[in-house]
Amino acid sequence: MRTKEGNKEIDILEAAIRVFAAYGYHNSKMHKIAEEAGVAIGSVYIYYKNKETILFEILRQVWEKLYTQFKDVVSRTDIPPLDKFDLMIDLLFDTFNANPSLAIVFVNEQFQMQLNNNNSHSDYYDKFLDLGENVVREGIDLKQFDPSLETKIFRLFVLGGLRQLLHQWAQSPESLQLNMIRKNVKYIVKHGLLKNS
Amino acid sequence: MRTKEGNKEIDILEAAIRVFAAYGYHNSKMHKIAEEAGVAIGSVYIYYKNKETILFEILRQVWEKLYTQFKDVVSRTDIPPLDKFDLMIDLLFDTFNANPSLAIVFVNEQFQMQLNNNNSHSDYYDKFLDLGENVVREGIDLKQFDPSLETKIFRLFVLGGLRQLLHQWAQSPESLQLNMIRKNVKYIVKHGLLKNS
Amino acid sequence: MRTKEGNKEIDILEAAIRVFAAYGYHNSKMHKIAEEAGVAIGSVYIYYKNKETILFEILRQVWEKLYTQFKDVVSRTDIPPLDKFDLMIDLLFDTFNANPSLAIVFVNEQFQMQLNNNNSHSDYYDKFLDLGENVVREGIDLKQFDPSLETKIFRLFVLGGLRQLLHQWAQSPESLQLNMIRKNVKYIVKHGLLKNS
Amino acid sequence: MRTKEGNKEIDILEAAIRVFAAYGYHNSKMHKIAEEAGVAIGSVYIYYKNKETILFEILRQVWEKLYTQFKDVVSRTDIPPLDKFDLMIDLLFDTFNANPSLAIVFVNEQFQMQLNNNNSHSDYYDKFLDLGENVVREGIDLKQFDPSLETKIFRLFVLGGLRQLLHQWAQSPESLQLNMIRKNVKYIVKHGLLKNS
DNA sequence: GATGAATGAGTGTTCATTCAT
DNA sequence: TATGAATGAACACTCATTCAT
Repeated sequence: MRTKEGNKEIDILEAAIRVFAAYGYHNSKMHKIAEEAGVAIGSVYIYYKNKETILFEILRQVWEKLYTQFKDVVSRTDIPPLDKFDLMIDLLFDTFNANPSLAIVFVNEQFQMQLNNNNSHSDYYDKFLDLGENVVREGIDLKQFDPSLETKIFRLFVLGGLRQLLHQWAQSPESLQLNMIRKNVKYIVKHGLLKNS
Repeated sequence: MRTKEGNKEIDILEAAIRVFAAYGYHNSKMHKIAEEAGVAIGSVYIYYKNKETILFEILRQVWEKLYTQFKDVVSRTDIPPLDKFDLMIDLLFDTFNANPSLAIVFVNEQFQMQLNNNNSHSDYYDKFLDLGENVVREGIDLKQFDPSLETKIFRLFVLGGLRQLLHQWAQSPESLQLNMIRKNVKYIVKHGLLKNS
Repeated sequence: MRTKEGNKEIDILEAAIRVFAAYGYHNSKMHKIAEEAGVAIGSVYIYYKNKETILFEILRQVWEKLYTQFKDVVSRTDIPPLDKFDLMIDLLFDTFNANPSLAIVFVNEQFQMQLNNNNSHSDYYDKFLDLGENVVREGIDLKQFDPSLETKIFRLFVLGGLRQLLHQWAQSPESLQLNMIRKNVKYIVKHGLLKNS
Repeated sequence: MRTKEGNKEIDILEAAIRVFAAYGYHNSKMHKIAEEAGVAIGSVYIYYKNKETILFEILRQVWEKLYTQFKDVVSRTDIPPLDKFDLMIDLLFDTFNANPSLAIVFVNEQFQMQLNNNNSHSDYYDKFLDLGENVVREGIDLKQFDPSLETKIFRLFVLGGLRQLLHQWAQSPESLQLNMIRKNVKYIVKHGLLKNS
């Protein structure tokens, strides 16, 4: 048996994240991924059925991690819904803090994914949005959030805003301080633009 | 005035918008665009240098239109900055209301574009963001907006939120009422999540 | 429009026959076929969907031609069944006389074809065998052929014998005189091995 | 004596026969053969240099067995040439009776083999045909067979006929009774199609 | 300008074979 | 011997682009 030290399966996935982030999925070549992972092209196909599968697996892992964490937050009863939002935002940025490339892939390729009806992801995406909706509903029920808000719209708006900030930060981390982003997003979500009177 | 009759240049662009929206840029075939436009494949290359150019031109026209309209709004002195936001949001949705496919292309392909350093678009994108920033600054200067807001972050957040809503609406227009979107976005931007006390 | 003189569709098919005959289907490369046909590789795919389609079309044309001719012979009422056999054997060798490569492809790839259940060919093959069976039955009914013969076996045996001779002749035409083959086959089919007493 | 237990070399060969018969040589994967044989892929290469070698060995063993048996028959002096034919036909079908898959491989891959000039097989093939020729010559010398027969043609014709019947029988054993095949082939070879008057 | 047949560089994927353990 | 993860040459097929008519 020929076995190198290290875990090829993970090496390949991490290489793919870097390559997808740098060139975009469609401009990424399998040979480049193999080269970046330090394996032969054939080895890539031992661990992943094809190019699409690699992208799916990357996104799946992110969704899974985020979803699990978010679900824990949402189900807590010891904190008010507003604090849940703060926690969720923190979790989001923590996830990508160690891996900006992953953020870029996640943000760039998510929509493309939904063009094709690869349901496994839509599932996560939908469930993810539902979690956000739950928090908003809870806040409204507790008379803390404004009841005139359409929860479906709010959750999309916040998700999109975070996405854009994530992308900008991942693209040029020096242009945005993560802490500033967190602070501001939390503030906007709560109070909007207007000065508190 | 755009007349469809006999104007191949426009026919091709409109066909490309539909095809790009349906399949995504990378999965769109030049032959499909030609077919959709009712012209021969060779004719496409008379009016546009290559596939990328078509996408550029689509996005450029959108940016140009939006930028021009937004500039007018921003430069107005007869309305407060908050109303300017309302106007800008209305302009945005009006632009895409007549052409959901255009919204999909705009939202989906914008990031991909920025991966390559095609400066012409970054230009528009940046100038566009600057317009938003101007309004925020103005509001802060007038002591109407919260001064602790990072304008760079705010503008990205709102842009992203609108993008996501635009995408969802364009993808399944029946799921979201445009009027509800407008109303809610305006509200969120102003007041955030919290119930006005 | 760029059009060379000549018919590319036919050029490609004829090139494929030569290449398939020389290397066998599975060892034939699409680039080789294109080169042999004097066209670019992409042109091959304009006229034929894929490699398999080329082989199908080659075999289909042979079957069609043979079947049509054989059907005419079988339906004739002016000659006895034995003469029909003579005619069919002549037709068979005439078909391949001008194109030994075609004979090689036909003989070599026919079985492979039947491994996969590509019914369009099985159809021709079966109908073809049925024609032979018809003649045998007719001969038996007219009390000219031996009634103890299993028609299904006889037709397969003769088909196989002709196949083998065809192959040998196509492979090294100098080793076998076509006329000798015809004469001998006709004789064997009629009288078998034994000396007429 | 072949014992299956623990004899990987034979296990692999028998597995290869099944796989080649089912998919054809070119569509058979080495991994599938290893799996079918219950050994690791690496082990296959301990016993056989490569894929081609396996096929060669299969065919060689068949040829060797048939050749040895046929040689014995041909050299006998106690029976007339016609009975030798009967015996040879019986031997042929006996050989494959226990292993239809082997018949399919033998029949399907023999020609392909001859495309490449792998002399070892041509040798057997030629010597095999020569044996048949000897019998025909002997019959002619004894004034039992028709002297106008071209022996080279006759032997190819009969070989081909048997091949085709063998193939059909191996492919769907229920469609043809082996005994009927034997009886009919013997009859055709002797008397041909015509009714004995 | 308009056409569409022709081009061929480029790429995802396969699979026979190897070799460190 | 035996293993099976690893290799990489090879190939079918695509599709943006060209250009003779």
